[in-house]
Amino acid sequence: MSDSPNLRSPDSPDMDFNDQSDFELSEFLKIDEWLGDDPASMVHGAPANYFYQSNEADDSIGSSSNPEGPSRHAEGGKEKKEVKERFAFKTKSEVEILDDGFKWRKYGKKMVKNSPNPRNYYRCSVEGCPVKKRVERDRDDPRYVITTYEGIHNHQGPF
DNA sequence: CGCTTTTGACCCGCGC
DNA sequence: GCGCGGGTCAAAAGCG
Repeated sequence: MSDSPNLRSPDSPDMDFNDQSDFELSEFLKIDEWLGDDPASMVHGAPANYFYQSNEADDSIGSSSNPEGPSRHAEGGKEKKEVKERFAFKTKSEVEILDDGFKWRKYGKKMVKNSPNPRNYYRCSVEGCPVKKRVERDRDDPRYVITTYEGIHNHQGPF
């Protein structure tokens, strides 16, 4: 990419960037064959596809405090370790809603500071699917869309 | 009729 | 201790 997508603005006030710092572009792996299963993906040709995999084996659940405050996690008992996999795809397309074959339900929209581009949060419509999708437009190249998948599908697929 | 979408408010974590 | 930021959920409305 000759347009230096990782170019940070020197005038960053509070945050030099955003959560993107969590994953560096250097960790991005290029995959050209990934597309081929998505009809909508190849609709635009998707010339550049970036695949990032984050494998964090963090089991910080060993806290002695064991606060039961958050009722959300009210799971009397032990929780099995869930492998949190994060996949970030940078695709060049004008539509951020690329159908990957699954149904997604938008559950929130947020605006990112430093960027006039809003961040869309999608979640798998299938119950039991902890898969979350975060779609955001590139700040340097609005014509680019960064889709970040999080989690693993509980079902083999819509088929 | 069902489901999806949209906006707002709320909550949590961390920083200072 | 308070503030900021980010993330999520909730209710309502609209559309198919």
